[in-house]
Amino acid sequence: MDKGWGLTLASDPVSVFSSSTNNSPVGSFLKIKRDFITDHNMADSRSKNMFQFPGCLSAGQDEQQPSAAQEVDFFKEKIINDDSKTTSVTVKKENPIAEAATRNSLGVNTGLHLLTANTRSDQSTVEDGVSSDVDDKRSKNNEKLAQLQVELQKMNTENRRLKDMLGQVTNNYSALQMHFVALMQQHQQQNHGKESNTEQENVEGKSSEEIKKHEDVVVPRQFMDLGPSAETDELSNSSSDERTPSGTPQNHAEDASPKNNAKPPHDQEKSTFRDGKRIGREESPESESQTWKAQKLDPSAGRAAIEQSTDATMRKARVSVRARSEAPMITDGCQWRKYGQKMAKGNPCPRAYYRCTMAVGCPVRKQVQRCAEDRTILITTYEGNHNHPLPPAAMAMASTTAAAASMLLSGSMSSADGIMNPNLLARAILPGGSSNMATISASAPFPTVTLDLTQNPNPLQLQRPPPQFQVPFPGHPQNFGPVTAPQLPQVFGQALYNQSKFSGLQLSQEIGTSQLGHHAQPHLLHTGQQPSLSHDTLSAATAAITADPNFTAALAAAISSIIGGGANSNTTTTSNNNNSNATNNTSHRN
DNA sequence: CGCGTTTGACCGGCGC
DNA sequence: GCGCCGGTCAAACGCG
Repeated sequence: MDKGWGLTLASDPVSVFSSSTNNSPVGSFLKIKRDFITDHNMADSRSKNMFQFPGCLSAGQDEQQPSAAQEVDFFKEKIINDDSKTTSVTVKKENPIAEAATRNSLGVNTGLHLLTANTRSDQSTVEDGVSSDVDDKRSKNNEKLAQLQVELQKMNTENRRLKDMLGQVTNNYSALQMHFVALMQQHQQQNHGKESNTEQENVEGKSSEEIKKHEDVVVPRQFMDLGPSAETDELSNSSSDERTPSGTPQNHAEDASPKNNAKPPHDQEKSTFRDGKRIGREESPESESQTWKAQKLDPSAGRAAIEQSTDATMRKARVSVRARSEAPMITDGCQWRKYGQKMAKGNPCPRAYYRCTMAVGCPVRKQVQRCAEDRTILITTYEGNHNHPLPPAAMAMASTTAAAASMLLSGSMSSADGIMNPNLLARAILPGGSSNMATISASAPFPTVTLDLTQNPNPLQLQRPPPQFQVPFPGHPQNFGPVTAPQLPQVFGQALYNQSKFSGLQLSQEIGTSQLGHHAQPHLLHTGQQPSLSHDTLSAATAAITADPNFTAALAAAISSIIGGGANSNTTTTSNNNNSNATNNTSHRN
């Protein structure tokens, strides 16, 4: 029983989440239950507490109270008998079976079951007064057992109730937190609006201090968002990163609820890959399972489980970032290893495939390809969510892409036809609006959010993204609307949970007046092209980072500002990126 | 020698 | 069924 509860509670996000002081979620739960019990039932002797533990756990006090006296007497008597061993001696004379039964009865837990099993045999073979006493006790034990079972069920239901309540409280807290951060952000933007304007216009020639100013406004949201969720993401992966073609997200959301098995998600994923061909390539299951066991201790696992419902098929969706960069690959703070390169149809530039190597078995992959129309534009498509905390250097891009992904979720959930207001997306991704463009593509097979961070001086080019990354809606809304909720990519999922809350709030504020659901919406969705740079510092910083050829320095400056210290020492933060000549490589295949 | 990259081969999905 | 295509594997290779 203990094991079963332990598993259940461990798997339960809310219980885990609530155990702020207790390391064990079970412990916290039991503590709650114990207090509840104490209030109603535990006014008696300690011996009663000991032996009536299951019965005292009863949530249905009405039924329990009338018979409580008898039961207490019975157990008290039993305790006395056990101590004096008179009963066992008496029975021993009568029947060896009864003796065994009585011995078992000395135990607190197993005695009930065994007595129940042995009662009939005793009745058939022993029919004297002694056995009748034993039968009486056993019949009471049977009643007790039945009551215990009922109480167990009640406890389970109540447990679920409590967990639901905790989940709601947690959700509310997160939402409020995000709302608060958003408000703070707006407040700061208002205070520094003019400053930001002038600074953002000089983004190309920015200094690290200017970036700092930008980032200072962004910091609260990013880190309040990314901090806790960064740890949860790994657990959310357990159900989300599976790429099983036959995998049904809903099933995964329930099956995986628990992380009951220490099996890392990529194991599950891997098991579905080409008949296990991938096994052994980059991960050792043992070590990973250990890390995952350690991760399971994460108190924020509840959020991960909350995300599970939407996380199941995340890897199918993508977030694409268009950035103007001369570098072969955007330095986003993560470590990547190239595992393939292919020629993509319709683009003379090869597409490079990268896999995140910051953690063993991290399922995140990205594709890097130069835009066919403008070779200076680098298109990076992220897929999957990290199963490890991200370094600060990765937060800028992560938060941006996560916001896009979260907005995709929010919009798809709220929009009947899956077409969302581009302004909403823009505001979610880049609050306050900006000249950046966000597009959504529901083209099969993956819904894709495209963030255009090119800051192209030629506005026309902003409106002419490469078709392969910004495919318009196929004209089949059902392909997008109903299914995109579970298909939120959760790219860089560390930031997603809270950001989804945040963007969800934004969306909820907008739905009433937005154009969600307009079927006449243009297929190609993009943000309003505000000519004037916004006050949003995140967009400015992100654009600056991605647009600056000297990417590392810009990112380092931005990150240092986020961290709030060590501004000059961050070049090493991004120096470990394995920027290969991905797209410049001329080795074309196929 | 270890690690990362290169690159030909392979696989599965999809359309015809 | 066949071919195309995107994606991945894994041996070979190069580099430090």
